[in-house]
This record gives sequence, C-alpha cells and structure tokens, in this order.
Amino acid sequence: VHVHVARARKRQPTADEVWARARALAGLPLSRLPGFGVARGKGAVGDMVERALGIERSASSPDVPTVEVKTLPLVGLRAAESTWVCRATPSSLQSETWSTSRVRRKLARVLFVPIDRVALRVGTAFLWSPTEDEERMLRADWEDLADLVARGLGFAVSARRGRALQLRPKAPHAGVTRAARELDGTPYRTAPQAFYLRRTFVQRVVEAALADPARW
Amino acid sequence: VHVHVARARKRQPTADEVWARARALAGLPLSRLPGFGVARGKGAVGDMVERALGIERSASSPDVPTVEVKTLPLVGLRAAESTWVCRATPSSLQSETWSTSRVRRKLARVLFVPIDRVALRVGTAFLWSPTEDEERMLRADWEDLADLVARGLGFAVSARRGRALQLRPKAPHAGVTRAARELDGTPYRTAPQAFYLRRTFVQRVVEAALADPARW
DNA sequence: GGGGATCCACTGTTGGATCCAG
DNA sequence: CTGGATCCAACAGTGGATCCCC
Repeated sequence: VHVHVARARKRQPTADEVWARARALAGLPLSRLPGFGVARGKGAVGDMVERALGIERSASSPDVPTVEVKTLPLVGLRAAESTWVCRATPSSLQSETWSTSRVRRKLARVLFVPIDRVALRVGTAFLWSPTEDEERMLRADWEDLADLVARGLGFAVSARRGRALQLRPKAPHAGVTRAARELDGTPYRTAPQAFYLRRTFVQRVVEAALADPARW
Repeated sequence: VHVHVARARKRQPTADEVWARARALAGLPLSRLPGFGVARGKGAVGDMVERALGIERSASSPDVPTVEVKTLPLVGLRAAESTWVCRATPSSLQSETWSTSRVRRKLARVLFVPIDRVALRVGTAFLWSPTEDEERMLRADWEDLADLVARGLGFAVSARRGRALQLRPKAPHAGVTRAARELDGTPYRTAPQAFYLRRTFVQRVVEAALADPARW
C-alpha cells in the first residue's frame, strides 16, 4: 500500500538559534556559503543565507515565527538597494488595517544580514525593530498606499509616493497581470505590486545601527 | 532593451479543423502519435491526442471554444473507465446553477476519441451532446451533488451517489487539502473532488453512437 | 467492478531579491 | 540615482486521466 507521508520538514530554528548562527557568519566570504555556485538569480545570496541559518523555505510561512531575515547589500557604508517587504494585493489590503497588516508584522522584528558587495563577504548581523518615529512614517505611508491599492488605484501609484515605504512592480516581467475585484465585486486585472522599504530608509537603519554598537 | 513578448501561442484550431483531424487519426497506432515515448503518466494518451489535434494546452482555457475533447478508453466495446469532467470546488459551486455550470458547458459538445486498449490504436472519433434524457439525469445528479459540495458536505459524499455523474477525489494523493469557506465565511479545509461521468453512463454513450452510424 | 487513490506535465504564484536605462 | 523591469527556484494548482485494492 502506498501511504502518503507529508515530507518531514526540519523543525524551524528558534529566533535565538538564528541569531547565533547569523553572528557566526560575520566575515565569511560569500563563496563559502552553502549553495554557492548552485543558487542563481537575484535572490541567490538571500537563499544561501537562509540555508546557512537553517531556515527551510516554504511557501506561505514566515521565516521564523517572530523574526524576518533580510539581506542588506552594502557598498561601503551605503545601503545599495531598497528592500522588498511583501506583496500588495487589492484583496488582502481590503481587509487589513495597519495593526493587522502583513507589512507591520513582517517589519516588527527584522534580522538584517549585511552583505559587503565590494569584499563579497557576509557582515555582522543586527536586529532591527522600528522606532516610534519610524513606525509613524511607515504607518502613514502604508495607510495612504494600502487605501489606494484596496480601491483598485494601485496602477496609478508611482514609486515616488511614500517616504519610508514605496509601491513598486513585482513580477517576472511587465506583461504579467492578476485578477482582482473592485470593492463592489467588479473584476479587473492589475499588474502585481509590492511594498518596499525605500533605499534611503534602509540607509537610516544602517546608520542608526552603526551608532549604537550595543546592538551589534 | 528587453521587451517581453507573450509567447506566441498558436491559434487554437476551429471545431471543424479538430473534427477533421480527429477523423484522420482513426486506426493510427498509439505509437505513431506525436510525443509517444515522451509523454508519461496517466494522461499521456490524452496529451498526445491533443497534440495530434493541434490543441495547445494552457491553464484556464477550454480546449476549443465550443468542443471538449476526451479520450474514451475501450476494451472491445466496453468503456473501460469513468470520465473526468471538472473540479467540484465549494466556492465555484456556491455561485453556479445548472444552466451556468461548468459541467453543463463542458458536456454540451464533446468530441470522444476512442482508444482501443487492446490493439493500442486510436478509434473513430464521434461527437456527443446529451440527449434530453441524458441531460435530465445529469442535471438531477449535478443539482444534488453541487448543493452538497457548496454547503461544505462534499467530504461526506461517496462515489456511489449519482446515476450519471459522480463525485470522486482528484488530487496527487490523499493527503492534499484545500482551503474553503462555509457559506457564512467560516474557513475549513477539504480534500479536492471532481465530477466524473460514471463508467456505465459512458457505456450508454458508446452504445448509442454505435447504433447511429450517421454520427460516425 | 468500481470507489478511492494516485501519476505526470505544465503553468502560475510566491519568496528571495537585483538590474539598468534614462 | 532610482523607478520600473526583471531573474531564479521551489512549490502549489490544473488539466490530462488511469491504477489497484477491497
């Protein structure tokens, strides 16, 4: 008899274990990360770091219950890129408030793993949670952007909007669209978008971390 | 510049073209179908026949606007199997009536391509639409089964129910479940099910076709 | 015999992000 | 410099059905 057994997923490590492992990666050349030479594409470093931390990727589950792991590409002390947060779909945003939002949950505790893009090494990981000031900015941007997306106006929003958060396309290519429904049920198609932390916002986070060595 | 160009899909053939090609396949050994030795699994013959008819498979589109192509495995003059019709999901059935149902649309015009499982050859294709009698049976079964599924009671329905249509599991394995919602919005998980034409019903169709050579 | 379980290919979606023209 | 476009892997979902104990 064939009996299906769900593939045994390794237990996800605890937040403390992830923290300890991330700190142990400091200084490691990227070439020594597990999967180097195998992982490809723009997310290759992110995938390798997650593997090094013992995190099994699986659709629709947070990295670790209470910690979101993000690589943070640096060129010198400059944050090189904006940071992807999560998808911005009309349907989910129609039923979210800031307090219940995925953006807020994901950003509540982030373990940033700096990546030195010049030396090609992993940097010293640090934990970040939004300060009161930062949370106010994020909330204001989210409430503005989420409202527009929820009302089916996402297509009209440019990445220029928002000080901390921005809305940008997120798809394999510009031809992709997804089915969505107006609040009144009318169906339409829209290009997938996502919330990103602006590069300048990430830069502030880097500088605050450097200024507070107690955190690293 | 990279510009995305949707992969040029070949124009789907018209119903007449499909009919002509299907008739031309009569007598062909399965080993001569395109993709023989490449296509594998339980749907291999179905896939090869569709290729031979020039039908490009793509998710979420009917085979040909107004014709549904189905292989019909025969052992002698005996229909060997039941025939899959379409998924039976609570959410879609909550908003369907018999007139608007996918079951009715799919079965409105079916091009059956018999497959001789003894001689391993393609048989003579024939078109089928439900007679008034058959449609009454299908409708009665559908209204009974769809109502149960829509109300979240699909799990309690066995394949014994229904004279023409039956409800059976449809999944890679018995461990698969899908998210669904009660009529009142309460979420639950349920094993995927699908509508099938009973083998005995398919047998009637075969016999009727044999008795009416005008149709082939 | 047939009800319940299962098999394969292909595409769509998601999570990881970085690329690059203007 | 950065807004808009894109890259890859892995997994889930769909459409094509048949398999195989009881």
